[in-house]
Amino acid sequence: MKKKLKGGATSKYNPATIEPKWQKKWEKEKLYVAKEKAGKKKFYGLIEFPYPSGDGLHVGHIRSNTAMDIICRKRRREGFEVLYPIGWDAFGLPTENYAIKTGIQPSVVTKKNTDTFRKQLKALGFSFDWSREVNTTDPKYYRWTQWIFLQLLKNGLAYKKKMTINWCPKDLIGLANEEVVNGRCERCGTPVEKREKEQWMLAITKYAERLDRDLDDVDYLPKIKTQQRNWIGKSEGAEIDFRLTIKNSKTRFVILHGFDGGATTDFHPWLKEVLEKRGHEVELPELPNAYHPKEAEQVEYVLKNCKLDENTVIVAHSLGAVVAMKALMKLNKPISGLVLVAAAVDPKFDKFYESRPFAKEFDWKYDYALLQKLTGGKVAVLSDLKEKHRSRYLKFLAEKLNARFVETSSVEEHFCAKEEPEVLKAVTPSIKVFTTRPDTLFGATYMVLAPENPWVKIVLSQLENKTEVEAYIAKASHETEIERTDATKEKTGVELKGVKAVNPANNEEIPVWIADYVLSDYGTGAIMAVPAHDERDWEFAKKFGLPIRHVVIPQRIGFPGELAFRPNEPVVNRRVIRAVVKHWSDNSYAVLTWKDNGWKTFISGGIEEGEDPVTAAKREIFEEIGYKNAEFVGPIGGPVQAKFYAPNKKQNRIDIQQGLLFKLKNDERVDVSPDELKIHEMQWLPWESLGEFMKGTIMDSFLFERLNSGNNQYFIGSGILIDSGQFSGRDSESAMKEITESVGGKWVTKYKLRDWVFSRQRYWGEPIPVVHCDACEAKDPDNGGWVPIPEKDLPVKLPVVKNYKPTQTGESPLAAMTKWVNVKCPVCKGPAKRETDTMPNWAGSSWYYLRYVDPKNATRFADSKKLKYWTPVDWYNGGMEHTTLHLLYSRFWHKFLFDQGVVPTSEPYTKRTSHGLILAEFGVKMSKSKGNVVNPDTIVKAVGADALRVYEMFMGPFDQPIAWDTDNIAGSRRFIERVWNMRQRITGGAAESSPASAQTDRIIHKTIKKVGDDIEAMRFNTAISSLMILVNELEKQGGGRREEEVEIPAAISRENFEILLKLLAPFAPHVTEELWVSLGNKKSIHLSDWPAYDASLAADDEVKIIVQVNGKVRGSFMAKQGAQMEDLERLAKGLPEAKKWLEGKQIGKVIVVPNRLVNIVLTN
RNA sequence: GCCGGGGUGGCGAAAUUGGUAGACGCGCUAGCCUUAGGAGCUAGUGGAGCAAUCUAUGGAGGUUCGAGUCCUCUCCCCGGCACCA
Repeated sequence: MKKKLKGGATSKYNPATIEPKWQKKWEKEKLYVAKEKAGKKKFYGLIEFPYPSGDGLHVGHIRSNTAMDIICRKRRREGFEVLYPIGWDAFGLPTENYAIKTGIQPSVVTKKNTDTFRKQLKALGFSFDWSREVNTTDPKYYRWTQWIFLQLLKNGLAYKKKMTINWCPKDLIGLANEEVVNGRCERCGTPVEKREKEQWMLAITKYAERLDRDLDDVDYLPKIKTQQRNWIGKSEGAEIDFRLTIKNSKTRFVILHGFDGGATTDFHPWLKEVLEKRGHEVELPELPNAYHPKEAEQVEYVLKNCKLDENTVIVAHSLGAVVAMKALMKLNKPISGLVLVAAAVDPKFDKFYESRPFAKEFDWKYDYALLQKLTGGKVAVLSDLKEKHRSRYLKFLAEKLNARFVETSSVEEHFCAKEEPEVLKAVTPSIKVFTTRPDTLFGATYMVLAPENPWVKIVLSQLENKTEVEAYIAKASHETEIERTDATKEKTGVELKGVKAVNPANNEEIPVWIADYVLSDYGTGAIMAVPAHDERDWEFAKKFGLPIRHVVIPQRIGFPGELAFRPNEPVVNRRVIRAVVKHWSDNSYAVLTWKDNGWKTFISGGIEEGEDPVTAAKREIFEEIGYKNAEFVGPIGGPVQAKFYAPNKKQNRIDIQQGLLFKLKNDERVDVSPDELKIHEMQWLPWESLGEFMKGTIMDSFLFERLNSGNNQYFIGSGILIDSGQFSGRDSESAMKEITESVGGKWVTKYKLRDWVFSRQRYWGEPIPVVHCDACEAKDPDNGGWVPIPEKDLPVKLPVVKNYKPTQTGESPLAAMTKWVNVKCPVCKGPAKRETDTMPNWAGSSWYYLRYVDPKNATRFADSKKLKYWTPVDWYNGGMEHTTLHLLYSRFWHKFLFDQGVVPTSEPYTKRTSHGLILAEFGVKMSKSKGNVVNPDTIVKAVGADALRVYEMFMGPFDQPIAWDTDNIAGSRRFIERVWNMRQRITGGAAESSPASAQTDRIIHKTIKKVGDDIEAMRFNTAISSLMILVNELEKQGGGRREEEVEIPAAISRENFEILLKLLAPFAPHVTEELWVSLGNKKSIHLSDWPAYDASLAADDEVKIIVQVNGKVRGSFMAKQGAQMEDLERLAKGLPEAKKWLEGKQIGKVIVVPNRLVNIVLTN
């Protein structure tokens, strides 16, 4: 043993020699190389693979890597087979920009940078499995990135589309929505512009629902889930059609009557009158041979005598429908619209018509496609509900013509309904709006379209203020994203004069505006504006003097019953509290308030005698919710009962002092000071008794607010519907779907998430493996002529170019490489051109964790058995900055691969945590330009990797951002040295049994528990502090380290020292290994078992009991764990420090908290 | 504006979830050791006071025997979202 000491730990601690020594040894012995071991439980720990920038490793990398390293080291020693891999996310702009500046090939720069990073990472002793290193820029890697792209393409999830994209004028690159932050380029901060460009897109929106829903099943930090949900932006609502009426439209109606001469024909002149009154031109031709229909003759007549052009709407009734359609096919020129009313029936559809001679005379074959084209989709089929015979046929017709199918109660309605004939409704355009609040439909007093909404262009020519509108559209299109989405700016907009929309709920005509606060790419690009119940609409309406109509009153929020019975809230942990409040005066009204979860809750006092307006109103509400026979309690002049509802499970008392509070005096509201309200008595009531208890009093605060404030504000919440036709009086939330149905709306789900812009016009990225072939496009125009490179020909390698600079036109530098670009089409062998766009750097990082599983596989992207063993990743730690982009993209790809049957799980990561940023001193961001970047190499050189690791873990809570403080590292280094120096005091054998060592045992076991628990919860700072406490304790053992008369300090037991080393090993792997081996251990400490603790030893057997008098600490004494309360009380009273305070005083009560304290309360 | 997370010594931070506020570390003070000290060791270290004691967790108020922790109001900082209908 003595010999070993000499060579090992007796010398001065010198990390510069021991750290590289062990790093080499571990690598040689393949200590951290992971192998699939059937039957052995696995653990896959992952950190985000770094982007090898020219700046070298950042201290922030070390924070995240060390944390996961600690967890992985612990897992290995708990018997898991651990995979902790590392690689390089090496495609990307900084490298390319460097190449542009210097002319050095990006691949060369990348090589140099990764070499630096590798060296730096290795110097820190992370237990990475270096044999699995991957690099996204390696053709052997990106071959499979390209392969995944081809699978996406094959499954219709990749497509090329001309679209406005976010364009960064500085980087000359298209950006995904996710890369635009506050209207600026995420990388360089330049305001982005809009550009039209053909882009490859990935249909991530098809996975929106699953990406949202599956968050339920993964263990991500709540804030990460929230951010993901936020980004996906799921919301449910209704799509509702609002018809437009165009005042000055010069539509000419041609009304073709049926040939049966039935009564409906009488309505036609009426319709003519209605239409003419609206400024339309109407033709009502008398068709010849009405009673002896001859199809050809009728058609000829119509073609000869009626003017049919693109401004014409044909309204055809019964058999006139046949003529109309035949004439139209023959004419073969577009018209403005076609309305078929109760069209006659093809005998095939109904036996009734088989016997009708007229029906047989017609040719029932139509070219439906042609008709659709000629009418531009503006076709309506109107049906009388009573028309039993025809209904099936009419539905068939509507479907064939892709027409609106309108059912009304009678034919009269079609032609001469009170507000507006159905005929007219059918041909006027209708605009879909999306709303999450269809319950407020009756309050929609105007409509707003996004300036880009296609309808604006359609109606533009017919507007009275065309120029003004055009000017506004032009202005809006020139605005940058920042200007446009600045929520604080004043609302602007322009009315479309001459156009009105019809609110389908009440058939009122409402104005139509365009305004840039409505976004064209969300929902339908059009909204119904409900100023009374939406803040933005409110602002807009106030500014432009638009009408405001309240249709929801926040009525039922006010009383506890409503809260108690709100259907969506879990019932657990609710209590009702009864408080008896002293009545402060006669004929006044006690109201208590408190706030919880944003609900203002008011609780009534009693009810006064007589039917004052408030009491009457109260009774009304009370009865409305079903307490018909309820009795009001609360006697005059006596105590008033107030009811409380406590939804917060943590809350054990209700604060009612502050509540208040007003009283009513002569029907006027008078504020009351809290002093007037005295709590008399409070008691708990169980939840079950709520119903019974509720019967007492109920009142509604908002009743007063309504009485007092009037309609002077908007209200966003839900409540009771008013002024909403048949829905008035209903609960707004429950009526939503019914209102939607009543106007023919559809319940839909919308997402903020947009498809992923996957093209980059840059050099340093994965080439998109497709070619464009004109010949193939001619043959099959649907896929745009894009032909995938056959999988066997992958990878499409990135060629070496001379100039890396992107072009101003937005084309990749690859486009200039004609030799590379011009290829043979893999399908037809004709001439074709390669796609010159490359993939964004999110591509390679979306699946790298899968490649780690089988990084060298040349035939598949990973072996399925290996995938089955290792995936999913058990624990993934990374930065918060990647929670919306990288995390979402990789979840999307993973789900897609799961659907393809390639990976075994639908989610890639079981658990996701995040580390806080490391900032420079004074809390600012570390950056080269500020010159405050901390170089890890310098630190390692100065104090060693172990000290750096310990410092980074000790510096503060792992998930919080923290400023770097070089001075503090000294403490970590000192701590390690103290452990090092302890080595000289180790005795050979097990701990001797002495009082001191029994005490030490407890600390040892406590520390084992604490360190283990803290690592799991990522509380590394407190784990280290408990290790420091242990070291302090061991040093003290045997009477302290330094005693005047004793030269050699007292011994520390080897057993305890080894446990310390074992616990410290994940944090400081090198020094612990050195000391461990110096003790004669043959096997690495990192292969040793994780220490177990004895729960009974981890708890104290003796506890300090605090003695308080009147809540002030006066002393303490030691007592056995679990001592009797009476004994504690007796001991406390006998304590001299306490006695002093008790003399001559009367003891009121004594509170004894077992194992903690005794509080003696005096009465005087 | 909305949604999260915070505010505790000179500094980084702990606090078993309502029970001794400031663990652990940095820094600082005094002493020891030393040729030396940007090393090590010992003791001390929230503030006021000689002391007993009082007073302290952004601020104000409250509940409680007892509050950093619960309640009400309010101020500030950080992160996310931001005209998403």
